[in-house]
Amino acid sequence: MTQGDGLTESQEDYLEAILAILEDKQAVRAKDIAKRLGVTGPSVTGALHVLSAKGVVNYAPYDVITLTKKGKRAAEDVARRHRVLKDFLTRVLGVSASEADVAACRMEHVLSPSVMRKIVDFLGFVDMCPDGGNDWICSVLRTFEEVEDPEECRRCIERCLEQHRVRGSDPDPPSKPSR
Amino acid sequence: MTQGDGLTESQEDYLEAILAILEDKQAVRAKDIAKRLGVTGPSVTGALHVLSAKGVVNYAPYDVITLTKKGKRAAEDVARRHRVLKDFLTRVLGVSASEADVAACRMEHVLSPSVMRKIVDFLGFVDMCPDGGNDWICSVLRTFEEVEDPEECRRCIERCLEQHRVRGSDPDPPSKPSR
DNA sequence: TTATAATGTTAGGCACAGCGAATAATACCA
DNA sequence: TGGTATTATTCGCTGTGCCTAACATTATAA
Repeated sequence: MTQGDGLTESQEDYLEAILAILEDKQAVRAKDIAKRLGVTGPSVTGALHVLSAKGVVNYAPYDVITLTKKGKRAAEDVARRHRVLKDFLTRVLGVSASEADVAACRMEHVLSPSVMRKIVDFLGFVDMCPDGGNDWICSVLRTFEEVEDPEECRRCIERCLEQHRVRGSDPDPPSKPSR
Repeated sequence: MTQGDGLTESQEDYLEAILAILEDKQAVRAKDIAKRLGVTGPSVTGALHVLSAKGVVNYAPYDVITLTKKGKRAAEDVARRHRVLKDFLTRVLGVSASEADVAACRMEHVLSPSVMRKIVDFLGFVDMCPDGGNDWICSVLRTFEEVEDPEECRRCIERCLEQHRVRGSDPDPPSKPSR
């Protein structure tokens, strides 16, 4: 058996790339995909054949490249995971944006839905913090390098806790940050 | 070029398995490796050939399997990453032990040293919390499911902050939890 | 409109990582 | 010691995913 339905990591990357390209150009050229993924033309053609066979990409030689409905859903899911992970890496762990992108790109393929959900939950908590969008717990990690104002940090968490307590009985499941 | 020096993900898995087996049996049999990794015998033999060529495993047909000094170092590094990630997943994100193991096994191959360091730092912070070993911020995530005692949670973080403030100027780099 | 540049595809090949079947070596027991 | 069971290896094959070189198509500009 070859691997019936699911997409391989590489295939998810192709879908993600196609979606991303669609987001700022109207058409997708094989060349763009190749550039974005750092592969050569033939690799793209090969992947498109497979993706087409899997029903996620509309493809015919020399024709325009589009995502099927199913493909769009899959691509958006990958992109969502990528965003969440990048968010988590930068905002919670204090990883730089560029490094977070690289890491998210790798992690997005290996984390189970349930672990992803935990991360989303965690971000939901962080978002309750008034300043969560920028710096959570004064970027906890930097603490270990140079703390400028631990006192402010402390106040920040206290505000956070206040919120937490207020919303404690909120029946809503963790809502995705709007971003 | 084939991939001169570094180890592939699969190869890291083999080293990790060998190390783990060595930790509770004195000898390593190909069969054990196969079982642990869920592969067949021939796959193990093949991998051992490659690992031997890379100078991380001492191997000759039908002979005992051991790690070279270099191989031991590499294996221990993988194992360390695994432990850190599992720790992080369970203690910070509240992932179950078994799921954390699976996820750590995948993540351990894809995170850069610098991201790993951020995670270690984060755990260092968590460890400052008196009850960090068990439940960090009352397992923040469960918060969203059922909070039993938000007030205790609040006190817990406050104690944590106190510690944080006290040690704020501590020059030590984050020390690994003893575990 | 036709030559040339840009783009895309096919063909053939390589490395990795696994598999099953057949075979070889070792271990153990009668 | 000889025979059987266990364990390990080799052989040949598969699938994925990439590559280069050669070729085909489409687009552009003279």
